[in-house]
Amino acid sequence: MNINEVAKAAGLPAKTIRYYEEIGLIRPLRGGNGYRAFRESDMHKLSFIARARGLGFSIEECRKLLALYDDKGRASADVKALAEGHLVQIAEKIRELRAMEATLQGLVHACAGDHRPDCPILTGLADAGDACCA
Amino acid sequence: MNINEVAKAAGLPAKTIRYYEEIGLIRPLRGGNGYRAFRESDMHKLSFIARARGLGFSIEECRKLLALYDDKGRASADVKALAEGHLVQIAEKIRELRAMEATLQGLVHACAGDHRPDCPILTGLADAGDACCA
DNA sequence: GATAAGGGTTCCAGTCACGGGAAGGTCAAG
DNA sequence: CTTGACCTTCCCGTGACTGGAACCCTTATC
Repeated sequence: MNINEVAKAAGLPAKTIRYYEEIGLIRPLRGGNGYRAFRESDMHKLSFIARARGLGFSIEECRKLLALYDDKGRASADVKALAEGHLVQIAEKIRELRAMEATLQGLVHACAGDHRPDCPILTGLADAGDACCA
Repeated sequence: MNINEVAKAAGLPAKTIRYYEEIGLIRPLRGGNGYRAFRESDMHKLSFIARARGLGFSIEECRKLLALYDDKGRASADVKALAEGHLVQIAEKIRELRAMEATLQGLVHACAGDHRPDCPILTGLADAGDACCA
């Protein structure tokens, strides 16, 4: 399979696939013409990576997941630990975003949003902790 | 004021402040020795930026907010529009993260996490849409 | 055989918002 | 006069790509 075929199949841009090869996530073969020749196993790995990335795993986490995937003697506990660590990161990000959202919603709610210049959002940013109400 | 003073006062690393000058967010004066000389107004802007960044605004959004802050004839509607646009982005990110969290939690929940190699997390990533249950 | 379209390849630069660290000038104290 | 803390600029690195240039390969058509 050529790169655009796998790209469509895995739902990844060809550029991204070349990048994944460059950093050693996959190692497709090469044809006599210099083209990358992807095997089924390469395709599976790419789909695997695409889904892991879709769940927010970093490239390095994907690398570890792929290693575990390849290691038939792995302990599922190792995989679970990785996933749970990532879940903690996700939860943390959500908390941060919700805090931002709450603060900003408070400011937005206090703002008339008309032609006048008085703006609690700006004063809130300028004065900190004040003019906010969330 | 020298850079480390404002850094402490604004809660930003000195490196970041130099970067903000480089991209034109602030324009501190210079002393005869070449040192940056920050006025009160520079400090206020830095605090303003620090808070806006803390609410997740991008640098370019901060630039716009600063311009509105400086423009005494602004309409608060413009500020509100900017903030509301950002709120939409935040909400979107939260939705994405919650979706990831739900999917991953389903996989993690299904995984025994012991010494055995069988792992629904890995098969879930490999097979897509299967072995998941969230 | 020429040519054009549509693959593929490499390499280089840019993104965003900084951070690390080197090499060197400046300032206040002892 | 030296020490050490501060300041300066400059350049490289981060993560995970993306865009584009310049060039090679294949296939079909004229």
